[in-house]
Amino acid sequence: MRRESLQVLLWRRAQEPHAHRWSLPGGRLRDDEDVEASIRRQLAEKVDVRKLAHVEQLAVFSAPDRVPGGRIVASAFLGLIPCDVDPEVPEDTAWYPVDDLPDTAFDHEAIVRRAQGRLRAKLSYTNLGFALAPPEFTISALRGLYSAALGYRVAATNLQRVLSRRGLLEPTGHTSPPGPSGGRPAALFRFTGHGMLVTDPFAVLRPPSRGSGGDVR
Amino acid sequence: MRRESLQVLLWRRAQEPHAHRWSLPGGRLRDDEDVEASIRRQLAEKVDVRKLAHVEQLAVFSAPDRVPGGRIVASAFLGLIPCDVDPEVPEDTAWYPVDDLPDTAFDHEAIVRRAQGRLRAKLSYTNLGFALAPPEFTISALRGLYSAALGYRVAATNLQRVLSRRGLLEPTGHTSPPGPSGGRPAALFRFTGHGMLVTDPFAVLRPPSRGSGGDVR
DNA sequence: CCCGGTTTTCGCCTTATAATCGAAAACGTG
DNA sequence: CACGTTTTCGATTATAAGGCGAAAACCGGG
Repeated sequence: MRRESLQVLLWRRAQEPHAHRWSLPGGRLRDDEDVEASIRRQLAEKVDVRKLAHVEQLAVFSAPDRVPGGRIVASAFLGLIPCDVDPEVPEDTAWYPVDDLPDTAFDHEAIVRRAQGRLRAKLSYTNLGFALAPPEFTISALRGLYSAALGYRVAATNLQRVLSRRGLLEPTGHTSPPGPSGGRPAALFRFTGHGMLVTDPFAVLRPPSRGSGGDVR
Repeated sequence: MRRESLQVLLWRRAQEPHAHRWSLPGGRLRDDEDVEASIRRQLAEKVDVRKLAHVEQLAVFSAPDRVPGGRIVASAFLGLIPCDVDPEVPEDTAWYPVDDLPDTAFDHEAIVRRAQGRLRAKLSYTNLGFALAPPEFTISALRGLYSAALGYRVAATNLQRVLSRRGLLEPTGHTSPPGPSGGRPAALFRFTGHGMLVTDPFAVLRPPSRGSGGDVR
């Protein structure tokens, strides 16, 4: 999240194929690392990895002709950085809004689309928001963040209650000073769960409540 | 689904490493195919691929030591076969209940666990059930299928209405003859959507209804 | 120091969807 | 033709999400 829009880190390729075009950070897998260790290592050369709040596998992209002149299979990841950090990036990299990408190398635009879809889906049924939010935030700030990432406006009132009913939100007790034009000072909140991804406290088609237990047929 | 339990096709390895142990079907990726084409080709040697109702990427397993004596990265898939087909399988393969696996080669048990979790999650918020169900089925049969796959009992009444409200279920007009002990004949249903996966008609934190449109901040 | 403007917060109400319960329908059997 | 069985359906309850407006808490300016 930069300047209220969802952005992605791109890197200008130096070598052929697709030299000078924008591509996602990445590189070859070494023999002594798994794919997640590899992407963290690749990323470390571009940006401070300690800023990464969340990393998860996305999908494998393996069309035989996705990279001209050689068979390359890509294992794509989704990685998130909180909106309050502004990492230094090298000269040959830049942030681009996901909705306004430049010409990208290979199938990297498709990968970004897939990542965007995954983020949208998980924002609404997990606590993945913690990976984009700062340690403390106001409900308004969180609303702006969710709105930008989801692509539609969400109501602050509802957002607060949905998240707190699920036990994902917790008031810190502090308040944020009001803006230049006045207004009531906003209470500060944080995500519970210590930065862990709370996967599914959710299930449509739930197990029966008054469980008579026993067999499952 | 075989004999009212969720089962997985395993293949007894002929060669080292891990010779004679049970493993998931698979093999090496060729230069002219993507990973999905590859798994379909590998599977064609074991079972009639036309029986496959659904195939989706699961995850990459890439720990450096997951296969002794050589670096192998696995792209795992989830594939589903309707419960009414009983495919012929070769001598060296067998079906095992996912909850009662034999000793498996490599990390294949972890892969099965991951697949089971994915199936459970998607059953409740997509129409993935069509991939396990026969073309026509009674609500009771569908209930048994869901119960076995989810691991807990679901109510037939509720299942029917949840699925039909989402527009996933459709009566065929036919009825099934009652069982040996009598009872009212059951109406037959089918899934709508022609075997396509209806992904997310679902989103907690929805877009506003009476959209005032406009900006998204 | 009062007053309008601004932003946040909170309670109440409406809507949407899922779960539960029980009665009625439709069948075989003795 | 009564009885047990299984399915089906309507009515009711429970739970969660969305909407709205009033009150709270701050600013700045007359």
